[in-house]
Amino acid sequence: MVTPPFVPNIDWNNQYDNIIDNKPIDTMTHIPSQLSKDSYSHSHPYPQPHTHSHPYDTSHSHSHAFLEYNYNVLTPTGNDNIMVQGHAVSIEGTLGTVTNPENIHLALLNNKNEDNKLIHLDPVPNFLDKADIKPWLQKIFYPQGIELVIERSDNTKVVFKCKASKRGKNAKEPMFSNDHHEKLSKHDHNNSNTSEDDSPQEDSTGQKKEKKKKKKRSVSRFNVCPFRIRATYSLKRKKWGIVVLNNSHSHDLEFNPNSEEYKKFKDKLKSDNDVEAIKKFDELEYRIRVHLPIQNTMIPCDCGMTSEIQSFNIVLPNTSSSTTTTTKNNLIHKPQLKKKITDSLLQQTAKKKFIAVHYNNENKSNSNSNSNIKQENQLPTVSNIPDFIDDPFDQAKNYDSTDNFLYTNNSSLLPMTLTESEDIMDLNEIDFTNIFTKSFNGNMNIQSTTTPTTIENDTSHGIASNETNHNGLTRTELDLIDNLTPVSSLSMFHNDYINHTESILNEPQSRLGSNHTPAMNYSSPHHIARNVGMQPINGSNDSQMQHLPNILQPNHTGIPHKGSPLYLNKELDILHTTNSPSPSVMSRDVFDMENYQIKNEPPEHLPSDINIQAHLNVSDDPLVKIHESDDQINNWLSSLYQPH
Amino acid sequence: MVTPPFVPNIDWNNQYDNIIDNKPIDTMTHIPSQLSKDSYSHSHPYPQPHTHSHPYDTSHSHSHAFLEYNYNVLTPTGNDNIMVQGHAVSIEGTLGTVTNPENIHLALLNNKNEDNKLIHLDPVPNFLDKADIKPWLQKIFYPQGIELVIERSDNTKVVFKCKASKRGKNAKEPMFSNDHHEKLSKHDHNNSNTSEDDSPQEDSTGQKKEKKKKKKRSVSRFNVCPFRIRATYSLKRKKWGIVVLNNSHSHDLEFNPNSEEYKKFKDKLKSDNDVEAIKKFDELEYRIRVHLPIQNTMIPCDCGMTSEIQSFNIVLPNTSSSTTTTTKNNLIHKPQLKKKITDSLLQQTAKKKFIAVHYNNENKSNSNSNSNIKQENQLPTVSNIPDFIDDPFDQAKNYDSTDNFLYTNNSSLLPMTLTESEDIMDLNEIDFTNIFTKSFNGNMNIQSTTTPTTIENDTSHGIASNETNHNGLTRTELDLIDNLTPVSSLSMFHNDYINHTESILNEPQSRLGSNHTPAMNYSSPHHIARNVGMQPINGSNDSQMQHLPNILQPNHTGIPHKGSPLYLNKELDILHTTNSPSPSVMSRDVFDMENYQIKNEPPEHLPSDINIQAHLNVSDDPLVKIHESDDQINNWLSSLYQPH
DNA sequence: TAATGGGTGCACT
DNA sequence: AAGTGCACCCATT
Ligand SMILES: [Zn+2]
Ligand SMILES: [Zn+2]
Repeated sequence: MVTPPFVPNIDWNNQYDNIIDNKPIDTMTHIPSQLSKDSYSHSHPYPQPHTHSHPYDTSHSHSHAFLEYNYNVLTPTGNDNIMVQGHAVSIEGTLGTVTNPENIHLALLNNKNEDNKLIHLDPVPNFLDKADIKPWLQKIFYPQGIELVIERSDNTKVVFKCKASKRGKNAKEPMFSNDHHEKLSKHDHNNSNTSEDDSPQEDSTGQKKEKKKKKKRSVSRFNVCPFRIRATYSLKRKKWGIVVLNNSHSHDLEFNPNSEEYKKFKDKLKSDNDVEAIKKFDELEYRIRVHLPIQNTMIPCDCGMTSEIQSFNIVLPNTSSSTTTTTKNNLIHKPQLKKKITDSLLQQTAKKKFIAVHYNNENKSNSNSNSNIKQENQLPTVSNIPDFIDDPFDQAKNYDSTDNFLYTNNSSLLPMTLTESEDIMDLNEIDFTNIFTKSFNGNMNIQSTTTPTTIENDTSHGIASNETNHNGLTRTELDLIDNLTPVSSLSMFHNDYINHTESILNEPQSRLGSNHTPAMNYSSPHHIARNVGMQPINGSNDSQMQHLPNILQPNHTGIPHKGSPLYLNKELDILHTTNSPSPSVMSRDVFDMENYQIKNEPPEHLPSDINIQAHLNVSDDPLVKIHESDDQINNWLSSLYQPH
Repeated sequence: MVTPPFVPNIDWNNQYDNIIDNKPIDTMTHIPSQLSKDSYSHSHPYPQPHTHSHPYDTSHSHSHAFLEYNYNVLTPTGNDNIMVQGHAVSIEGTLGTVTNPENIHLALLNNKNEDNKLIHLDPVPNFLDKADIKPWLQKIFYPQGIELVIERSDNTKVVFKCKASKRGKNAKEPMFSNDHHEKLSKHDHNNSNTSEDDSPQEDSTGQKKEKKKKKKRSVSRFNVCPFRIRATYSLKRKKWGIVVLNNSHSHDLEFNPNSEEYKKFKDKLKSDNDVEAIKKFDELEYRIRVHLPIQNTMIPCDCGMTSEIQSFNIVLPNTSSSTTTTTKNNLIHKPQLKKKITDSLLQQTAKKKFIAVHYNNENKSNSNSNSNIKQENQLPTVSNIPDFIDDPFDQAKNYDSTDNFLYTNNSSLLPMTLTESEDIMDLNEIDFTNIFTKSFNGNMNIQSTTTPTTIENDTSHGIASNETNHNGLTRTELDLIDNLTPVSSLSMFHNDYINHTESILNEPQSRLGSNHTPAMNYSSPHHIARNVGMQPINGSNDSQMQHLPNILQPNHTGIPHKGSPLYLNKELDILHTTNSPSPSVMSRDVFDMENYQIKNEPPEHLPSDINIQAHLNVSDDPLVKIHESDDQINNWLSSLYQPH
């Protein structure tokens, strides 16, 4: 709609030289602006096309962003090397973490927010209009599978949160006719009071004595995701600061290029002539369409042996994970490493909540060639549904073991046990064949995109608009919110496990366990990994390997490669800037398809899974339907390349 | 802000000739437009200054509103006679009630909404821009003590609700550290299932069988008032229809002329040159300032003996009232009528929930001279806080007698009993000296307005902006929402009684009981009643009568009486249209001050009340502070008139 | 389709 | 990590 003449060529892949490794700096470190490659501040003189230009921002100077936070966690990268050195990303300061926007995926993975750590983005452009903040953040967080909307804004503050999911179409009948409802939230996570929060706790101070934070209720019973990004304008420094406030989600992360918000975002990029960003997102869309790894979710390995790492599809919870399950649906192939290995890995960074075990297939100088795996029947993340109705920001919840039961009748709930320090996955089935190092990564649910002619009839389309629930809340859970009896409401704070339990039947490939901090995961049933140096994963009964032929040779587009720092991978050729959904425009240099193979997982569940699924009424799980569309895409790919 | 050239001279005091008394009409009755005196449709050609003109409204014709609803309840009035004949206002059809906007106060009083009856407004102007609907409704509902805001709107619909109260500034410390919270809402009020809603009720139909309404959660934990007004544009009829959806409130009704919304409304009236409306609201403001009766809340008596009725300050709940209280704080003077009289009165109209016993001091041909009483320590209405968090629209709540307890500790709650058909007030203290008839009326909380120079330092100002709670929710109640234990949460659905209990200490003059449908009440500590034919109420220990001398002779303004139908009372002279808060501009003809007396109630509580108040921590009750400002006003009045 | 009901983005207050 | 007024939007019937 709006066609501002300003072109914010934000390039969050720029390399910043002002990175300090593992050295907390308590003093404000002002990096000369020349070191910052922030294209925003290099943009054209700002015409302030919007109506909400900051009143205090009287200067149109081209000042650059500074590094002004205490650097406790750093991802040292050279301009041509974004490899993460060591485990610095997991080292955090008391005030939080500062991360370069280009490495936001690392910070998000390693700063799971059970302790409300902040993630400061730095550098940040000198936004002259707060309306420019959202597009800039969208460039960063769309590839992370996070679609941002503004929760609140004024002249000095913009608060972003996850966009609410499309709600389901058919509201199911409430199971219980009673209307009792209950909320359970914990507070006092900022004081050291370890007493039982559920007890009335009438201490000697009497009423209205202690100074505690007021609990708040979410404005929507549906959108309960606590994830927030806050942009605040500092009058002193006359610059915007951006902080990730609650780095956890109540839902799976997914990048949906069909969303209206994303289309508007793309339209704005076009109207701004942000060619490089357009190309980048075209590439992102294509990668998602053909189930290629998404670069912004790649984490370079720091072991110097990445060439041997082939693929990744496993995320391990650390010992602080508070979830477990009675069901075993692990389709991960050839478990070879046991939990002891996991524990040894977990020892290395105390703050880690997830460890993405991936196999890198080659050791290019940058991370774009990191392989990725689209997974079928992937395990969902353990949703962080903090208090269901109240206080989605409260991360310090205590789970009463006496409340570890869920309704097992028609409400699609299973009794589950809560065990601290229990891994959610059966480690006996994890394939650690090629593990000799560890690195972080996340998985992302990808809503399959088909060609425009097939989208409307695609089953995945119906999923997205029909039965998809609000930010991780299933219809059953919403029914529980409405109808839970006083007795049953005792288990309300375990609804995130409901989510997990249902989804576990459909995504057995990978499990994300943690303190309600899901990593990204892929919903695609196909595992695509570069086979350069890749050791073939010995398929289990339910895995099928499909080796792509070398037929796929996408045409080069006529758009010249600009060598812009916008590219994550300098080796990537550019995609043309059209919206063509066809992957035929993909540059061969970009994707190097002959080095990928598609590993197709069958959608069938194990017999035991089927039983549980029937019990849980998860037949309409959207992820199941996504498989169909993925199969369509796979068929399309197969017809293109004519394997066999 | 906006200065539309269009002048919607809505005069909701116009008399419509097309009133059909007590005759349900099932066929659409199209009244010739000439009969409608809707000034909206008589306005200037509409320039459509707004951006949201209805797309379907292609004609700019001056068509007039029609009476198109089934008339089941009518308030037959002649142009010079707005007396309500009989009790027709309480006769309702199955589809609801249709009321002339000028008689909205009658419909609101008599259509309390325990059964979700609709109140259709008719006639309604042919709004050519939906932006004109809100000002039109504001003209109607501001005098009713209802400040409307838009909840939702689009081209064919505008939904209004009560504006959220200003929330308290200092969030009190939560009493209980636990976070359990509970909701109780009833549904199935549209089916005849009388079984216990609180039981799990797993009937033979199994889950997801019965077609019931989904319970909803309020979008805000603060603004839980269920009152709604829905304006919908009919494409077929090409006209707007306006319906009151939930005629009940979770809070006391009050007209606050200091609110920003009201100021904007007044500004719009001025920018529209709506002189008559400006004068009317100036009059309304003045009447509130000097505690004169508010005309739009007057209900003409149908007994033909209104001249003997002196004043009113008592509202009786009928037998269906579900509230009672263990505290007795009735400051009503000289109780003479007992409950039997109340019952006999209640027999007359089965639908009545409140009966306002008032004393008319003279029998003028219209109702403007109805006296009114500003009350000190007035009892609040029994708030309709339907489910506290959930489903503010659910009116069919069942109260479990086993849950009839409230926290009695520092949370300012008292154990209360719930008894159906129990009157909330102690009838022994009601003064029925001059009762020989019944009529309806409501009381309205009036936020005292002082002169602009004193507002900032007025204690009542601090109340309004600091400790005033959201739509009837006290801070204590909000704390309860946040901190109620599972055990204590059993009583969450009685929080409206908390409200009542706390307020009863401060407003003992009148009590409004009903099924959570508060009538308007006055928070002023002064009783002002015309003493024409008025028998002095024998003051009890805590009441002090102050007889006004005849000194008060406000100057006439230079504004000529236009004889406009905008006046409720043709005998009223006009007030000038300035915003001067001084009552000196008041016309003598309008107020006839020598016939009024001010009855000043002491703000002190009875000893028993003091004890209860200390127990309940109601020292910061806003109404208490309002008394101070009212005392200031009274002092000002006393200095003017120099009594004694 | 028209009518009705509701979620939510987001800036105002 | 404001609450909410309001409109844009979607859903069901
Ligand atoms: Zn989220
Ligand atoms: Zn209300």
